[in-house]
Amino acid sequence: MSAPWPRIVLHADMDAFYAAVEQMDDPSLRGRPILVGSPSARGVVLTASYEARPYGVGSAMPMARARKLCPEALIVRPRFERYREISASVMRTFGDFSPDVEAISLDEAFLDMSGAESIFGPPEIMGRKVKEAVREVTGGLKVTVGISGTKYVAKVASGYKKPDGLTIVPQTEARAWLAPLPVSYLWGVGKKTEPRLLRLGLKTIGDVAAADPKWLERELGRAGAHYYSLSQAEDPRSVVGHRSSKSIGSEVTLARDIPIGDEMKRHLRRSADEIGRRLRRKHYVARGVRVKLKTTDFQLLTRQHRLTRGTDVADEFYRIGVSLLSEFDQRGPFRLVGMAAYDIEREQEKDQTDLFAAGGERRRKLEVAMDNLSERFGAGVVRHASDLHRRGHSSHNLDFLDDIEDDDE
DNA sequence: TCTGGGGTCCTTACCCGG
DNA sequence: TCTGCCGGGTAAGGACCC
Repeated sequence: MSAPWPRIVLHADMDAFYAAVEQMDDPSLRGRPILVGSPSARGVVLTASYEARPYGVGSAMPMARARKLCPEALIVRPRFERYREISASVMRTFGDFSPDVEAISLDEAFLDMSGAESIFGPPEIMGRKVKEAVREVTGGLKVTVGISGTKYVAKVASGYKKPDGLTIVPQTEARAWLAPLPVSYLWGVGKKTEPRLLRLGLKTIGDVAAADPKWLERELGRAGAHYYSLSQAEDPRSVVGHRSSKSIGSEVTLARDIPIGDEMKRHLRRSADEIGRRLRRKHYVARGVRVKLKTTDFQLLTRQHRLTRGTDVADEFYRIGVSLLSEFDQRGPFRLVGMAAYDIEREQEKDQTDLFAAGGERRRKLEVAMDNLSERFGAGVVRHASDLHRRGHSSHNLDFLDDIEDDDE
């Protein structure tokens, strides 16, 4: 009955994922409005349960406002470890349906289902089977699925009918299906670009599809050409299995704004340690360090420095971070301080003896040892020992740590 | 209402060497 | 030697996404 499907792309999106996990793990939260996020003054809502959404609360809303809109909501701190664990089992389940699974985030993925009709049946049946499998493996979590011939349309389709939905848009109908939707549904159009499009007289995706592509490109640059292809339901991007990350960062919004100084350096130290640990765990090295500060009026300022060789040593990130602080024109106060390692690549083979300079190699071993110890005894104890060591207060030195092998794999 | 933390990608400016 | 131009690499910022 249905037209042939040269490509089948399935987009799966877990419904109110963090909130749903909390409600599953704690029965007393079921059926109640809950907000997952930090209760601190400057926190935002990560996920609102469906019971809370009629009050007008949603993701990215400041927690203070959400509490006013929905005072009876319970606020639950996020437990990312738990979300990661469930996400991993959901992704493994997706892997039973397709060899090409592209995880977009903890709660979203694309599956390339092209040619799988003979195994799972037509798209609609595929969708039902995926939903059923997710419910089974998670113990009841619901997922919304969109299926079409391109990533873009599959993604829009999954957003069409939200909790527990299944929307199928055959490629031949995709253009007409997109046409009445507002331009904000175009991928890459946010709160800055939408008003620009409206000023150009473009309200719906159909308006973009009917416009002259040359004119769009003149008005909007390369993005114009991009929006035009999306409006035609054309999207050549394929589902790619394993994407390696290009940067790893760590940042905090402070409870109280601070100027550049010792307190800020302590935050940089924490970020540097965190980044180093994550790089080492993944066997990555970084070739650049970036420091990020946000002013009280939300201006984001960055300073970066490129390294001559890749490293995963937190101490080096910290030293460079501190020296970058002196390159900011403003002295503060700032509401956010963060650091990122960029130009990340897989660590080269260990036989390159000069990969780490003499002092650096010892330092690196020490940090790897700290990683192992904190896994065994908890991060707090080890951080204290590491601080003492750094300040030279340690009664006997920590050379024994050199003997601990880097055996994490 | 008062705006997180993790990222990606793109644009623009600038420097430098040829 | 000076100047213009070009292209590559890097830095900074901005928009966007989940």
